[in-house]
Amino acid sequence: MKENEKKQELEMQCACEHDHPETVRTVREAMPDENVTADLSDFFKVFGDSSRMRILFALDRRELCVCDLSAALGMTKSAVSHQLRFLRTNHLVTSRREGKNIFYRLADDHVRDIIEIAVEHLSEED
Amino acid sequence: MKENEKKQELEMQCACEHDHPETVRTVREAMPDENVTADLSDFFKVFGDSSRMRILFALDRRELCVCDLSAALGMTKSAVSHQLRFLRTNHLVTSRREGKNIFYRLADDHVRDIIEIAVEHLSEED
DNA sequence: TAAACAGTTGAACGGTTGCTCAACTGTTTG
DNA sequence: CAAACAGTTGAGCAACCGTTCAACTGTTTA
Repeated sequence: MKENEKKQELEMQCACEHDHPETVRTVREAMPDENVTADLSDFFKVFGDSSRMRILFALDRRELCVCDLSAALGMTKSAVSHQLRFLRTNHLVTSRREGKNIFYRLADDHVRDIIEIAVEHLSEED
Repeated sequence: MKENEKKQELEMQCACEHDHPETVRTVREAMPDENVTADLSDFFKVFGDSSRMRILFALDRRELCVCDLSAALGMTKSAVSHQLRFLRTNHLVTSRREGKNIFYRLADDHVRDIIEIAVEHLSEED
C-alpha cells in the first residue's frame, strides 16, 4: 500500500463527496471571524494552567500581595509575578501599590461565574 | 552585588516578614485540593486552543461528521480527529456512527454557557 | 544614603502541545 | 473479496509555555 500520497493530496479538497456539501457551505458561512475565535481561546488559555487557577482561587478569597501569594501557594515570587502579568494583561486581575507591597485582586465577577459553571460541568460528567 | 544567592534561598521560606503571616495561613487553608484546581485548569485547557474553539462553534450549529468539519474549517481530517479525541475524553462532545460517517455533537449546554460569558467579558474590557 | 525588602524582567532550559505524515481499522459498494 | 472512503492512531518535529535564575527597579527604614 504505497498510493497514500495521492490520498493525502486529495484530502484537503475533499469536500465530502457523499451527500452534504451544502452543510459545509452553511457552517463555513456561519463561522465567526477568526479573530473572534482566537480572542476567545486566548481568554480561556489563561484559565488553562493550574498555577494561574490557584492564584485566581486565592484572590477569590481576598486581595493579596505577591509575597503572600508566593508563600500561600509555594511558588517563587518570580513565577507568581510572571503569571500575574499574564492575568493582568488579560484583564482578570488589577493591582494597587501600598508601600513596598503590590496588592492584586480579581478584576470582575466573570471569573467567579466561569469557574462556577466549570465546577458544575465537572461534577456532572463522570 | 553578588550576595543574591542568599536571597534566593531564603525566598521560599519567605513567609512575608511584614505583617500578614495570618493571611497566608487562612488562604492556604481555604485553598481547594490540588486535584480540584488541576481538573479545572485541564477543563479550560480544552477551550484554550483556537482550532478546538472553531470546532465547538461549528458543532454549535449542528451535528457534523469529521469530513465536513475538516472541509468547513480547512484542517486535515487527521488534525480534526486528534482534536475531537481531546474533546471527547473531556466530555465536551459525543459521537455516533452512521454508515461510513461518524457524527459529532456538543455533549451538553455548559459549552454554550461558558462561551457566552467569555464573549460578554471580552466585549466589556478594552 | 545604604541596606533590606517587594516586585519585575529577560534569557535560557525542559516539558508540553498541535500538527503532519504514514499506516492502520472499519464500513460500504461494485 | 477488492477498492474506495471515513476516521483513528502513533511517531516525530517545531513552536509554545512555565519555571528558574540572575539582575534589575522602586519603596521603606535605619
